[in-house]
Amino acid sequence: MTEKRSSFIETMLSRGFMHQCTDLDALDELARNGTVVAYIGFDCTADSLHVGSLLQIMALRWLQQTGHKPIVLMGGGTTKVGDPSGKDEQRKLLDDEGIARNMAGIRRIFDRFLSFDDGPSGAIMANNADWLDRLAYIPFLRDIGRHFSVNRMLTQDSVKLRLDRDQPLSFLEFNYMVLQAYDFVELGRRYGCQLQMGGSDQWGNIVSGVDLGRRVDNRALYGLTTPLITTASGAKMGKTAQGAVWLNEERLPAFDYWQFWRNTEDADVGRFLRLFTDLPLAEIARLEAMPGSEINEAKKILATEATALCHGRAAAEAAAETARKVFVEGGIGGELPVVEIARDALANGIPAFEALVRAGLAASNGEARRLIKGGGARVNDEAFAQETRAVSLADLNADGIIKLSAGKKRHALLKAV
RNA sequence: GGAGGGGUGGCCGAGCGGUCAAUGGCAGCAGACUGUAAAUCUGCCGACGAAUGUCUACGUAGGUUCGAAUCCUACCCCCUCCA
Repeated sequence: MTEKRSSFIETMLSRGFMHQCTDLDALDELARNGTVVAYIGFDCTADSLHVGSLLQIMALRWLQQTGHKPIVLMGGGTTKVGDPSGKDEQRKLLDDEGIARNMAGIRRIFDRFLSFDDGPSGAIMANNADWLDRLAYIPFLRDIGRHFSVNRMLTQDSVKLRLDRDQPLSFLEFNYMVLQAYDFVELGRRYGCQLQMGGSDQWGNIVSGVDLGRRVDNRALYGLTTPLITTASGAKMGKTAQGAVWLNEERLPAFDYWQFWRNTEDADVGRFLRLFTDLPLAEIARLEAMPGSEINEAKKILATEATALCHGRAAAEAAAETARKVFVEGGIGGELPVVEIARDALANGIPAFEALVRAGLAASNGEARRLIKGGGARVNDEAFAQETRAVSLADLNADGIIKLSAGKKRHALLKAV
């Protein structure tokens, strides 16, 4: 291919989203000559998505930014089946009510990243329960099932892994890939969808859909997968002290989200800027070239840009400002979590370990005690070793606030009321 | 349905009558060094308690025993082979 690539494919390649594609040149051609309708499926196993899905979300975002039409497919139907990919054990089955609740939560996240307008590239939100729930078993088997070879299904990684490890795989889960393949066909019929994207672990399922589309509808479908993102030291991305890095404010405050990105490893800064921000590549090249500790400036930009996409510019700026106050000045910032405590209780003094638990900095009294004994606890930035040290009115600052810290990075404020 | 194997702390995985709140690894938390990085080193890592300590835990329910994660019985779940 000597012709100039479509901006969509060009972006996917240059920003690091491309892992595998069923037919890159043909897809490129398609994107150059018209609007590509593409989808990514998301299961509704929780009421939010976490950074693990962010790459997929950004892929849809770029698709839209380059003039194409994204479909967000909610797995209202497939969630009832459970994807065996990457799971050692069968997932707990969710009921309709739980799935509906989760879908509502996830929907809100996409409002930030995509534009659901009526234009030619306006995003669509679909739910595969709309067609999967109504499938008639025998007709489905005859029309769709006959195109699947069990022999080949058994060689799929998702299935093979379970079998090799002597772990159970129910017939229900075994059907997952059939249903996902059918989703692709159904979206092709309904919306003219020709491309499915997904993580690299979805390759098998995606290819099944491409094959199925050709067989039942004689339609050319394409698949594109994104690489599995790990940190430079090999860890899976998206875990922090508190657990998964969620994308909604209720589960993970914007400040903590900002902190997550701020703590990116040096070696990941450039890659993450390309994947998780909209910054131009030239600018990113400049940032990632920063030597030594100057790279911290690039991390701050990464944090602010990534947070702005997910929580809005204002929240991102506020998080950055709090971080500056807390880490540079060693003071107090507005975005730190605040826990209210009765003035009367403080008058009597409460033990420091209990204060730490109340502030959410320790899960149990024992944990708080250990933290203190280990020298990691501070009241108003003063370290102390006596776990029964009382926190009292005397510790209040002029604004009636006490700053508690567990280590250098975790802080909370107690406010007397 | 039959035969055999197995279910241990967030995960993996030892232990197979007392010295077991249970070896080890991973993950996690804190400290040191730094740059809110990585790597490295150190400490911690069931709950409650100021504490000798108390409680809860080795699939579930009983039992044997001075004493059980360890032995017995029943049940549940998983795996393999046979039908």
